[in-house]
Parts: sequence; C-alpha cells; structure tokens
Amino acid sequence: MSGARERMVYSAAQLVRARGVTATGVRDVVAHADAPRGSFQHYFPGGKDQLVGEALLWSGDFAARWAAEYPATTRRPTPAGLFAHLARQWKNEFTRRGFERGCPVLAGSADLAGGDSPVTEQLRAALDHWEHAVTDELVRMDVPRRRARRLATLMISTLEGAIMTARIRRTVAPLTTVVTELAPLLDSRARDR
Amino acid sequence: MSGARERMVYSAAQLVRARGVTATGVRDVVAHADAPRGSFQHYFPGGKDQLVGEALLWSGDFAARWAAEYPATTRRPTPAGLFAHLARQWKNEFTRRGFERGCPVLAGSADLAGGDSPVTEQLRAALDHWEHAVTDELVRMDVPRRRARRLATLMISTLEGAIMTARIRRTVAPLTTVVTELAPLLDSRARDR
DNA sequence: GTCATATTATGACACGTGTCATGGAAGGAG
DNA sequence: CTCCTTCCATGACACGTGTCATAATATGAC
Repeated sequence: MSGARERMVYSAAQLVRARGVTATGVRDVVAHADAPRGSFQHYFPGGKDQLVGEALLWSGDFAARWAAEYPATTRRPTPAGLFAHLARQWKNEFTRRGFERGCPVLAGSADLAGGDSPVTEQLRAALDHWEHAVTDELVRMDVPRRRARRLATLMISTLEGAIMTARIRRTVAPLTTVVTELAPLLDSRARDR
Repeated sequence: MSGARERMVYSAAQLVRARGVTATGVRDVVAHADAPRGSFQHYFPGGKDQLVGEALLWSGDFAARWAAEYPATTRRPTPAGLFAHLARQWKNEFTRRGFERGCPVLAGSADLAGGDSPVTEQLRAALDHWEHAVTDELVRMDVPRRRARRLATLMISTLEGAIMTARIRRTVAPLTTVVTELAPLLDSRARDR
C-alpha cells in the first residue's frame, strides 16, 4: 500500500471538481498530494489520462457508498428521503467549505464527454456505478426495478443540475428547492408501474 | 455591424460547450470563426475573459428566446409541455449532430464557477436570464409567480443534469425519461401554492 | 486630395503543459 | 555482500497558451 498513490488520486479528484479536468495539471496534483514528483510517472505510466480516470472511478465509488449508507440513517426509508440524503451531503459541502468544489462527474462530463478521450469510458463507469447504487436502494424500498432505474436517472440528473445551479448562484437554495419539489413525486406509490 | 465579431462569439460558444472553457483556445476560436487573427485583439480588448463572457451571455439569450417561443408551438400550453419543449431541442441536437456539444452554461459552471474569475458574473447572468424566461412562461400559464420560480429551478436543474447524463451515456434516453417522469408533477394544479 | 479612425497582419514574449530520459537511493531476497 | 525491484529526483524537450507591441492596410469623413 503506497500512500502517495492514493493521495494523488484523491487530490486529482479534488482539483478536477474545483477547476475542471483541463485546468488541472499533473504538477498541481503532485503538489496538492505532497507526493514526490517522480512518483507520478511511476504509479501512472498511463499519464494524466490514467490519473483522472482513476479519480473519476474513485468519485463514483464514493457516491455509491454514500447512497448505500442511507438506510442506516433513518428508521423508515423512502425514495424522497434517499434523495434528501444525497442532497444533504452537498448542502453540507457548500455551507462548510464554500462553493469551490463541485461534482467530479459533472466536471468530467463538461470537459471530455464530447470527444473520444480514453477517459470517457471510466466517466461512464463512474456514473453507472453511482446510478446503480441508487437504483438498488430504491429496489430495497420495494420500488419495482424498472421504475427504480427511471427514478434513479431522475434523481441524479436533478441533483447534478441543482449542484450546478447552486455553485453558479453561490447559494444552496436550489438544492432545497428540488428536494421539496420532487418529494411528493418520489413518494407517490400510486405511480408504481 | 462587424460579422467577424459575432462569429467569434458564436464560435466561442460552440467550442466551449464541446470541450470546456479551459480547453478552448483563442486561436481555435479565431480559426473556427474564419476571422482574422488580429481582429480578436481589436474587438476583445478584455482578452479571453471578455470573449467567453459574451459567449455565455449569448447562450443565455438563446436559451431564453427558445423558451419564449414555446407558446407559439402549441394550442394549449402547459408546464409539462414547456419542459418537453426545452428537452426536445436537446434531443434534436443529439440525434442530429451527435453528443459532441453540450450546454455552455454547464461547461462554464464546471470550469470556472469554483474560482473568482471575472466571467462568473456573466455566467450567473446567463443562467438568470434563462431561468427568468422560463418563469415568465409559467406565469403566463397562470402558475403563481412564487411557485413558477421554484418550478423553473427544478426544470432547468433536471434538464441540465439530463443533458450531462445523456452525453456521458451517448443516448437521449435520460432526456425522455425525465420528461415523462416530471410531467405529472409539473401539471398537477393541486400543488399551486 | 488629407486625415483620422477602424480593422487586420505579423512576430514575439514569458509561461505552463504533458511527457520523457536518465540516474540515483531504498530495501528486501538470495 | 550482491542483485533486483520498487520508488523517487532532476532536468529537459517540444508544444500550446494568452497577451502584447508594432506596423501595415482599409474605410470613410471632410
């Protein structure tokens, strides 16, 4: 286990979600991780692509884990509660650490979803992992799988958009707005189909 | 009226929404616009910041105009119809021109919403202009202004997130999903408050 | 015509980028 | 000890970046 390697991946994720992929230089990452400069070349022979690829996968894992932790936080889990749980983390992030850092997946999407960079696949994998975790949580609440997938798409899309809006406006209001607006729709059992 | 200047702003918007702000170089924009290189310095003494700032404002205007054109496309306007109208343009974009280009506002958010670039204000202005136009359309359908603002936030956030998801997955499915899922909520008059 | 203004041309500067080559230290296995 | 692998140090290369300085040309007013 090499601490330097992990720290680089983590730092890459942090810098990417703050300034974007292109604006994040390898030298910045190395410095941010307090890692020796020569180690980057050693641990990431694939260069920057490999680094940001792993950073995106790490972000996907993190988001998935966060979603999976929801049931332990409440006595009666509901879809709307899960969505609020996802949004809560971002409200905390923004109120405590400011609006500097956004979502790595969104940053990756903006910077390299249009081209055919080798990282696009890992970007897709990160999003899939996350959405899959959300879907599983919904299924655990007896939402039919097919509909759970649709709700997961809706939740993640809305959340990402709200993160974008919140960062531009520098207020968490959009997050609370979408949470309360979406709640009745998410919990309406009448629309299980 | 100088055609070169307008073309540069337009080209900047196109390149930004495809590769992001940082990855878009002024030389690229000049070439894409078939503009003389010396003209950039002449028309944009503020440098790249001024260029992408105007590109973002242009994008906001475009989105606002598109929203305002909705009533002319239908006989009985509804909130859900407006949302479908907004999403339809992106489905057309993606199916006809591929997933290369996303939303300039989202790209601007990812790349420079975290810092204190002088462009952040124009980014905010672009989003405000767009959301204001959507709000006005909702008000025109007799949605109370306060709730119209909340619905506009929800619609734009969800749409942007769906655009992100669609581009990563390279399919328009997320767009159709959020449109059909959000429809009943948007048109439920019971929740006018 | 003259003259001022608007537009374009050209070349360079200082800097940051990702990547590579090369060599040295550290540490465990035999 | 030697040997080998893992890890780190250092310097450089070729290239692209935004910006600027300077001058040439067009355009139109008078």
